[in-house]
Amino acid sequence: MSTEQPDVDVEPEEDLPEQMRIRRDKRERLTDAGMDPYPVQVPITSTIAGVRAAYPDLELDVATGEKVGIAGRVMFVRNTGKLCFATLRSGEGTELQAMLSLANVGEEQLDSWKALVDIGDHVFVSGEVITSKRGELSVLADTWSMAAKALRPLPVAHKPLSEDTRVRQRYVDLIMRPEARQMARTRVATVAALRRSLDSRGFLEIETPMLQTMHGGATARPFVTSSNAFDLELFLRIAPELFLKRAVVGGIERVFEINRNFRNEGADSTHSPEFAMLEFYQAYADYRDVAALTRELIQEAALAAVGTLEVVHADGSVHDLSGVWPEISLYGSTSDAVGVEITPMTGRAELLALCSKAGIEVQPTAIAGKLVEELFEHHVIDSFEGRPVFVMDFPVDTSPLVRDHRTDAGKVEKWDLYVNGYEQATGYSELVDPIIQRQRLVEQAALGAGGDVEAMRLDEDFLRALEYGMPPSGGVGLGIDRLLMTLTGLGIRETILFPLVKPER
RNA sequence: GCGCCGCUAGCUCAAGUGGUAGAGCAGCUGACUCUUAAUCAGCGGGUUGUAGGUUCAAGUCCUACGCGGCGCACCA
Repeated sequence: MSTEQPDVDVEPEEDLPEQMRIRRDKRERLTDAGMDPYPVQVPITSTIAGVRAAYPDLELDVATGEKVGIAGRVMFVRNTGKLCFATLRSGEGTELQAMLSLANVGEEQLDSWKALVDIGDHVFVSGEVITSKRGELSVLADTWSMAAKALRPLPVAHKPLSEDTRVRQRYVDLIMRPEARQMARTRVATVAALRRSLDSRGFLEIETPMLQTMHGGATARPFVTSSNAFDLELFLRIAPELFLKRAVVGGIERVFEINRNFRNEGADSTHSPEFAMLEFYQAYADYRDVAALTRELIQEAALAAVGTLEVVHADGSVHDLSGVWPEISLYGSTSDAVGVEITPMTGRAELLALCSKAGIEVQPTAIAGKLVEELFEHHVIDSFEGRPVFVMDFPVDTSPLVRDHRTDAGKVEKWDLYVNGYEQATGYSELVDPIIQRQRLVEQAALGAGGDVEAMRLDEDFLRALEYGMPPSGGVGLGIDRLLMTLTGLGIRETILFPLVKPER
C-alpha cells in the first residue's frame, strides 16, 4: 500500500491551489507550536450523540456542571472577537455546538483556534455541557486540540455536489449528504433482513467460489483473469448457481448466498459490472413456492429497511409492495398485447415479422424464445404500474437450467419478477435431470463454439454432481442493488457505495 | 460500440452574434463575548478538461483525444 510511482512529484507544494497550501501551512504551524495535527488519540469521554441523548431538552442558558470531552468534524464556524462557535458533527450525522470563550480557554488557545481550525477538521473539545443563551446545546470549552487536520476544503454545504464528484469521492458525499449516509445504512438493513428471513426459515448461508475455472449459471460475458501459480485461465463468476446446486446435491437442502457477481457488460442506471445478488435454493419446493418466499423476503426487507410496503420515490411514484402480487403469463400477455396468438410453436419467421412490425431491432441470429421475450419487453412491461408482477412460464430455449413445464410443452417453469420497471428477481423449478441438463449444456456449448460469448460452457463436474441425484428444488436469484433501487428510488450507482468508475485524467 | 449534450476559482454556477473571465459560499487580513447558511470592512484566488488549428483577437469557432450525462445497442 505504499509503492510510490516513480514519476509522482513528492513535493507538489508549488502547484497546489491556494486553499490547500494554506491548510498545509496550518498543519506546519500546529507542529511548530507543539500541537500534533494527527494525534494517536484524544481523550474523549462521550460521543456527540451521547451528550445529546443525556440532555434532550434543557432550558436556555443552563450550565449542567458536567464536564465532557468530545470530538467531531467542524462543519460550520462563527468566530467573533472573544467568543467562538463551531458546529461539530460525528460520522453518523449528529451535531453539537462547541463554544470557546476568552474567559474559559485564555488568549493563547482562542487565538490558535481562530488561526488554525478550518471547516472539515476533526477537533477535540473538553469542557462543560451547557446551553447557549439561544438554547443551543453546547460544550463550553476549557481546552481544545486538533484530532485530525483536513488538508482539503469541504465543498459548499448548501449546493448539491455534482453527481460525478458524489460517485468518485463517496467519502465527501458521505460527509456532505445525509441521504448518502442513510443509503449505506438502508443497504445494511436490507441485507441483514434478507439474512434474518432466510435464517429463520432454516436456510444456511454458504460462500461459493468467485474465481471459477468455468463460468456458468447465467448467460453473460465474464471477466477473464488468470492464476500464476496454477498457470490457469480463470473467470470471475457471473452467478453462483452451479455451486449452490452442488451444495443441494450434498444435502444442504435450504441454501443461500449473498455476494457479488461480475458481468463484463455495459453499465447504465440499472446495470453495474459488479453487483450483489441473493441466490437461494430450496429442496422439495417448486417455482411457485419460491415465488411466494421471494415476495415474503422482499416485504420483510422493505419493512425492516424503510418501514413501509408503500414506497414513495422522489419523483412521486408509488410502489405498493403489499399483499399478494399479480401473476401474468409471458405468452398470454404478449399475445394479448400484440393481438396475435403466440405459443412456443410460433415459428421464428412469424416472430421476426412481429418484431419488425413493432420496430424492435433484433439480432438476425436470435432464437425463437429470445424473440418472444423481446416482444414481451417491448409490448407489456410498461403496463406494470407501481405493482410488482410475476411473469410466468418462459421459452425453453433461453433457459437451459430450468425444468420443462409440467403441462405446457415448449415452456419451462420459470418466472421473472418485475418491480419498478426492471427485472428484480427470477425463479425456477430447477432442472435436476442430469441427462436433459447435459443435452441443454451441449447445446449451449455449441452456441459458444459458434461465437456466442454469453453461452454457458459444459461443466462436467456440475453434471457429475447432478448424476448423484439432486432433489426436486426451487431456486431464486434476486438483485440486491435493484431491491435497494426499489426501496429508495435511486439509481444503481447510488445504491453501491463505491461503484466502478473510469479513472480520472 | 454509435449519436447528442456537457467540462470555467476549493465547491456550485454566470459570461448575446469571437473583443481585458465574474458571482455566491469557501479562503486571507481586520472588527465584534450568544452565534447557528453570523454580521461588517478590505484583499487574494483561473494554463476556461488536454493537444492542435482558424483569427489581429478564442471560454466562445474547427479537429482529435480524455472524463461525465442522456438516448440507442447489449445485459439483470
